Amino acid sequence: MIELAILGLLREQDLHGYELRRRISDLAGLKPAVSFGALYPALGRLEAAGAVKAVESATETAPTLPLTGSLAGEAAAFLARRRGARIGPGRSGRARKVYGITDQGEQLLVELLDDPSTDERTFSLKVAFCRYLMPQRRLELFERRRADLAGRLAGERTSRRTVGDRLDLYLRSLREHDNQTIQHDIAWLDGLISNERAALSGAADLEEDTTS
Amino acid sequence: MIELAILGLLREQDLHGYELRRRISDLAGLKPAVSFGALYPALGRLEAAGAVKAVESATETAPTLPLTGSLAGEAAAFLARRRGARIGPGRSGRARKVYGITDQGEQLLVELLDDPSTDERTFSLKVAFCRYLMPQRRLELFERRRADLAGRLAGERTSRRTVGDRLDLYLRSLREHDNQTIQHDIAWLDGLISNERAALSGAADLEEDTTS
DNA sequence: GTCATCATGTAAGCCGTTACATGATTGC
DNA sequence: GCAATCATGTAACGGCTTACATGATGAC
Repeated sequence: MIELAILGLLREQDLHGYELRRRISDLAGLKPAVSFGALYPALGRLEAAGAVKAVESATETAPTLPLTGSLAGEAAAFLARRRGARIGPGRSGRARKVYGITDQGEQLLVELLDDPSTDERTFSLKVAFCRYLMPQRRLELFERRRADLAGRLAGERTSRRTVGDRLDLYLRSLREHDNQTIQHDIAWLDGLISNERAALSGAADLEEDTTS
Repeated sequence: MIELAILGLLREQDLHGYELRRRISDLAGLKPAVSFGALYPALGRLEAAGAVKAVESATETAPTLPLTGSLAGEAAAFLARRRGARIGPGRSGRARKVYGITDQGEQLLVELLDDPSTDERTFSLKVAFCRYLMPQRRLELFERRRADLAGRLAGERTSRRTVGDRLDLYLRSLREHDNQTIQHDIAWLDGLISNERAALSGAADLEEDTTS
């Protein structure tokens, strides 16, 4: 899960651990921010597996620097630039360690995105990086999720009906709200799915045009 | 978390582990069902802490039996009744172990419900059992959650605005959907909150009537 | 000179899952 | 007799959090 986030972010841009943490946190409104105790070991594992590697360039990561977001982020980036330039080669003391993704890492990212383990928390992350999937796989991702939610809705209906009326007020409200949320999610997915289908058939048409 | 679910369910009715598992699973549409490897040790801990205790009565748990829900549940309950009566005293081999909640357990349940640790998954459970809270505490539970969600919404707005336009399509769709979901949650909470306030002021009015 | 922030890491512990072991009962 | 379901437990392992250790830098 954390590997997915790391690879997804590094796929776009080289980053060091501290900055990765911030970006992971505001990726999907992740509440309590992933901890360093999880992040650094994960980076270590990925490096050992050859999915990421430390890159030397302080000048490659920082220069154009496309605005990190929060004010704190801006300040940090500014400082990082100044320090990064100075540290470059021949550093002293504790310095930033900038990671970049490797070809193997890109492959692993796609594998993780493709893996059909239906995990509530992971799905958001997969959507966040699904642009790195082939269109067909992306569509399947959405469809799997849709089926999963639809199934939960169906399960809800059959079970518990016998109790029906004499159910606690709060419990009833909770269930109804859950159902609404799931339906909202399904509607959203339906939008994504039809977009994907349109894109796919559009591509097919193009191909047909080219072929014919 | 699992303790909360156990105590909440036992508060209403004596149950054995296997049945507890089923009920926990369809409490809030919990997806992959809590595992035995978590459930039984948790029951053990709670028993050691004096929050629950094994009850002898096969006749107390089973008799009126207010319809468990799923078809499988019904069948199980039917069988349980038959077997339970037979096993009663002088059982042989592996038998059901029915647990009941103690006064200490009820106290612990309220403490767990009151504990203001803002945990996504736990909140649903707390709502499911919030009827066991004092009205004031229940209101506070809802308000804490509301504030939490509102804060997340605000955080989303300030961050990331600088990037604005040049943001991946899927990421943008995801963010928008998340925001809508949060707003939906907030609206739901607002309903619950105003209900609680009405109930509280209604009770105050009554008291005033009695006092004056 | 002290505090906040940036930055990297390690160790202990929590909470859960998966897999395993055991065994009774019922239906085919 | 064999598979499925009910029923209780243990052991190994996984992934993440908390807390700790270290150290540089800049702001007040």
